[in-house]
Amino acid sequence: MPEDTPRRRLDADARREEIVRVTLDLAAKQGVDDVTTQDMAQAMGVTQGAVFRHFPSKDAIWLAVMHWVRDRLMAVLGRAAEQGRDPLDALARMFAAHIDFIAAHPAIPRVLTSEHLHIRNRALRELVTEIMLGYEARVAGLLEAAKADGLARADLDAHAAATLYIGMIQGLVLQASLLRGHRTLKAEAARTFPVFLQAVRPPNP
Amino acid sequence: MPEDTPRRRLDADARREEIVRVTLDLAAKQGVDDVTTQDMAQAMGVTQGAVFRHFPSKDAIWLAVMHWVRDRLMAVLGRAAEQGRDPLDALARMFAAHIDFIAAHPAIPRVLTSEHLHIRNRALRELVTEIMLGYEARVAGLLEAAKADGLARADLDAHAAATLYIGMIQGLVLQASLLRGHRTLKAEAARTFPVFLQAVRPPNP
DNA sequence: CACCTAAGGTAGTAATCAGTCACTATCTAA
DNA sequence: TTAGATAGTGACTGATTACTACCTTAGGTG
Repeated sequence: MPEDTPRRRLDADARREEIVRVTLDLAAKQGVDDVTTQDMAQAMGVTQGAVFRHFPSKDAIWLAVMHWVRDRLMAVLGRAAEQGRDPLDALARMFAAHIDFIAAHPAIPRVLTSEHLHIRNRALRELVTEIMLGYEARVAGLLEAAKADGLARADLDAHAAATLYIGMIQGLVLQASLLRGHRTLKAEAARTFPVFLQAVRPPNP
Repeated sequence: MPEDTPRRRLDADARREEIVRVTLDLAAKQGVDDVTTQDMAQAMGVTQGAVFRHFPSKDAIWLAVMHWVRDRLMAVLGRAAEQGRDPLDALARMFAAHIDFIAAHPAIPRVLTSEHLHIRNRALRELVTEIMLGYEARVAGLLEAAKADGLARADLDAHAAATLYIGMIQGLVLQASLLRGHRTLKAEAARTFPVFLQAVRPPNP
């Protein structure tokens, strides 16, 4: 058989995975809310109707994308955190891993925060809420552990600090996307995280 | 003539203002990216075609909305800041004023961060960038002034801290919108700002 | 009152989109 | 080899959308 012939037919599982992949790619290129099923099909080299053999609706595609994001993100964050020597080191590694993950998949924060997707699709909004609350709880847990170890100020409001942490990432993403080119996500992130740490660290060295 | 007949005809200036107003209202109710010109017309009690007598395109409407947002927001922030007794007090008042403003006009942060609006409409994106950079410069300026007064740590990276400040607001908005009802914007804001302040304050009281 | 300007109404258009369906091509297993 | 299963095609639909052209009428001015 000829080896260079591109395989068109994929089994349903592989095709579903590819749809999720190209959807994220297209979202990064042209914006989350401007990805059409026609775009997806074209990016895969099939016709538009074929997309609906594998998903019953476009909402279902976004839900699958969100599951993919949750699974990957949580795995990346977990792996980074468990290499930390202490809770604050774990937090720093988690932050760096998250920034790297976003740099590799720029559409992810947009998918998580796109109100257009949340509004009618309740399942999607609940999944986002689960991701956010889980993330916040993880950060707050690390901060509580840091308090117990004397690495964080005793009077720190861990919940509020976790909110600040998540907002920091959002702010960095927005800046990087508006000032594309002028400021890089990684450089700004490296400057901003130490400021956040100052809010956490105890007053007496 | 019957008195209960609502006045329909408005002069062009008043109609343009009303279009901006209802557009922001509708964006808060049904999402920025789901406001149609038909919705706007219906909210004003006119037909859809009438909208295009006052704006040449929908993009032009969003641009007018963004100008409205910039003018109002800057006025609110400026008024709040100039009442501060010192730079950090000014920052705290500015933050509180911003949170109040968002609570009164929930669509505003969504309009500022909607990528769907930024993507093709370059003028809009540039206006958002101007607002963001201006805001960041204002915050950084207050922080530099605080450093000069000994109210902030001498080694503070004012630019990075301003990024953190803006991210804090974004994070609070996202939380409030996802957990609508469970957490209120003002309460969470009141808890989170003191944590941010700890990142700024000098180590020795 | 008569006239004119500008705001609004009516009734479209072309484009785009998600989703459908009957049919075909390709793969696999007996 | 053949029969069933399934991935993909192509043509379509109905709904929605921003935007337009032409007409009507309100309302102020001389």
